[in-house]
Amino acid sequence: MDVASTAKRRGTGRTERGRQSRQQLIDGARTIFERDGFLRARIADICDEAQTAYGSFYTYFVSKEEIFHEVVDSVEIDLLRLEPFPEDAKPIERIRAANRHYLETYQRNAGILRVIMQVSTFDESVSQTRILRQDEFARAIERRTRIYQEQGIADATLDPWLAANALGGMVAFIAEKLVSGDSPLDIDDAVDQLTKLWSNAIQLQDP
Amino acid sequence: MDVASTAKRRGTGRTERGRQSRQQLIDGARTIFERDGFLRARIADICDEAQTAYGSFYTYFVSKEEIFHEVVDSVEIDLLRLEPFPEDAKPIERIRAANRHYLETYQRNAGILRVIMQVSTFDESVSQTRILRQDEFARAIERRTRIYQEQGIADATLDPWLAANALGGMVAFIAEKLVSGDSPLDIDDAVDQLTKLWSNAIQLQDP
Amino acid sequence: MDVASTAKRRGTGRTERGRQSRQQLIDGARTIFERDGFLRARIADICDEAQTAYGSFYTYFVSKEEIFHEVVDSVEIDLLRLEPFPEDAKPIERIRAANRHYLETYQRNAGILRVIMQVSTFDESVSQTRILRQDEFARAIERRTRIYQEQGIADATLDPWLAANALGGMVAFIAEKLVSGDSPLDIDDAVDQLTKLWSNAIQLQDP
Amino acid sequence: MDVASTAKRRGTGRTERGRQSRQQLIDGARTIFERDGFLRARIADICDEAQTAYGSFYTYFVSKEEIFHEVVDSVEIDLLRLEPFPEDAKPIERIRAANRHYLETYQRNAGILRVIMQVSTFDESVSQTRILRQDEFARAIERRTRIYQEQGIADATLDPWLAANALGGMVAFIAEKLVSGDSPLDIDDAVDQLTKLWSNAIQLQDP
DNA sequence: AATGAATGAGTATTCATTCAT
DNA sequence: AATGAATGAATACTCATTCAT
Repeated sequence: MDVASTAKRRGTGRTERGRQSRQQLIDGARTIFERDGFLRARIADICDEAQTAYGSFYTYFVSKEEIFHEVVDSVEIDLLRLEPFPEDAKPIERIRAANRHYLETYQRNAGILRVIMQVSTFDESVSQTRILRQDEFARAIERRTRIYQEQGIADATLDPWLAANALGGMVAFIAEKLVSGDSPLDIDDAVDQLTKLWSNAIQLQDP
Repeated sequence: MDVASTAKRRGTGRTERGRQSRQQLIDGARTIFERDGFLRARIADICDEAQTAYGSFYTYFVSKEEIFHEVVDSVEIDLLRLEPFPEDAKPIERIRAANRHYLETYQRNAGILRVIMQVSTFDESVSQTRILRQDEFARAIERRTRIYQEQGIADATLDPWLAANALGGMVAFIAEKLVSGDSPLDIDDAVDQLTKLWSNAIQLQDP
Repeated sequence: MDVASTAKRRGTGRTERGRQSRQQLIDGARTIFERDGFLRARIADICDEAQTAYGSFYTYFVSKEEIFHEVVDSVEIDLLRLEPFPEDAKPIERIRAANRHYLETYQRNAGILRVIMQVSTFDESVSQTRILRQDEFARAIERRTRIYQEQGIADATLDPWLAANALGGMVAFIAEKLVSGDSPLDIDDAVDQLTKLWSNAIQLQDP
Repeated sequence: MDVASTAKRRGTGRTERGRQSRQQLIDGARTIFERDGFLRARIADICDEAQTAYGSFYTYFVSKEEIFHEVVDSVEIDLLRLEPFPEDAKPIERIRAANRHYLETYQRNAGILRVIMQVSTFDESVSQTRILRQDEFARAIERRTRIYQEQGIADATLDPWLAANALGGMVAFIAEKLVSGDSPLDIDDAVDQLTKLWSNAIQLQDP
């Protein structure tokens, strides 16, 4: 164990108690971040929420940023669910399922997603991560779109990258609208409509 | 008790010199906000940029928030340009023009738009303004879409509100992609593709 | 006219207009001082009140302190009125008259007196002036008391200085009580009672 | 929404060290307040005096005002000492004792009393507290005076409230004179004279 | 003399991070 | 590992006073 590696080593919870404190802090941080946003969140409040001594925070994390990353990592936000489908599923059903999955996941994680949005406005690395997440969704769409174009069941004149990003952005935008209560439609209708718009947009044919 | 008499006297630009200083400050603030973001922007830097004494800032503005609002107001960001079209213009040309206008305006104001985005993550009033701006775009699309549906040249089964917001969100998303340099397409191709996606999505017929 | 003498020369109102502005500022200052106290009073508010341009203040006064002194000087606060009495007036009537005069004058000038009190807590020169004013009252009492003692109509074992200051302090204290509305007695009864206490205290005999 | 959890965490002296720091700050604040007055006192100076880091101030107090209140509370200024006397003590001895106690206590606490006076000129709550303190003294005198009147050993034509306040004010005034070194008499003579004036004033008879 | 803008020193307050026990 | 106190850099804001027209 060299010096360099110990320099920033923090308790990683090797003991049971340690693991517990660490987890309490992550949970508390998520609560506080969602309540106050990253900027207004104070370490002291996180510790209060976690029922942890003030100083213990730094036993486990080097900074507010670090715990934020941990919180983000701890949240399983998989906005993507195109793949685990049977290969012979009808394309439109895949799209519908993906849309529903996206909207539901977004809704379930709206709190932390907003904080991520906030932090991404001044933290380059979070911004990158956020973009990557959406890109992943877009890339999956892009792959599928190419396949449909090759199969001749989608508009071949569309640029797959742009189509994927545009449609992904469309779904993301509506997801936010639903969460903020600004939508007159409920989630089911939104899924229907998005699916229709989407399949129209790429002129998807029933194979 | 005369409250007004207690109110702080502020330079309102009674003099030419005053108007100038005020404007310099607004311009300087915009520069600094775009360079550092709202959070990292310091009043001192704004004054340096504006070639103004520190104290002069408070001759014109009560706070960093206030000057930010002024900056936002001073920026003419009209993302919308659907209406000034001749009534008999072909629908697809209207859509194309709107898309181009949106992308170009977004690009031209990308710097301040990012700051607005940042501030809207913790300032409710800015958040509202931001949403209103996008809503305005969406409502215009919604109106148009209804007309097309009534004319029988657009898919009547689409919900106009959702279609408008979804398509508006799609354009907004691509606008951001273009600005951040993540797009393999240039703005002209993006306009083309978005227009195609859009007209496909609502199944727009050439009348 | 040498440099030294012009260094701090300020407009003294040699023209009619100048005299007027100067007077407006003094009047405005008194109003603002009485309303807000010296500490919270702002030059800007004084100028507003005086209907005078902001910068004009320094045409006439070098500082907030200076105008305060002018205000104090402009107010005729003569808490003393023992002398102008006919030499053969009955002693108790002199005391009664002095008490009444003190209470009435105090009441009439309560506003500025409070400000003077405030300033005297951090400005030595004002403190001195304030003390001098009360001392003047006390010295007059002291003189009278000595006379009464020499005439054999007052307790000769009393120290005239202490008696004078104690009785003067007594009147001053009640004056403040009357002004602040904490007294159950009205001014007439207060005069009566103070006069009685006073003449009792020095065991004044009707000559 | 749990407001308490958002409240700033403050050192409440859970540790011995904490208690100590807090006390050092209060002591240091008193020293600085007495030296510079409330207005000129700077937090930094208080911390220097208390041998404490700048930030530690805010571990214990929210503001300069708050620590001032603490300082005032921590000072045991009991200007009153009429009651603990044996019920059969001679009235004049009670008065003498009270006078002596007042003058001595005032002298001992002259420094902070001046600061209290200063703050009371712009802080209503301190002003109230200050008045209450003097009122307590006056009310005690008032009670006693009534008793003497009922016993027929004091002038029955005096208003007890006014007499009490007038005599209390008299003592307070002399106390200040003694402290400021403006008195030609020493404290013992002052006590004698005040006692004589007082008993004369209410025409106290030896029972 | 009038006007109103320019100047900048002075300070309270926050809170992430470090440290001693 | 836990605890809670100590630390101090960073900065917005006030307003008396000066200055240019």
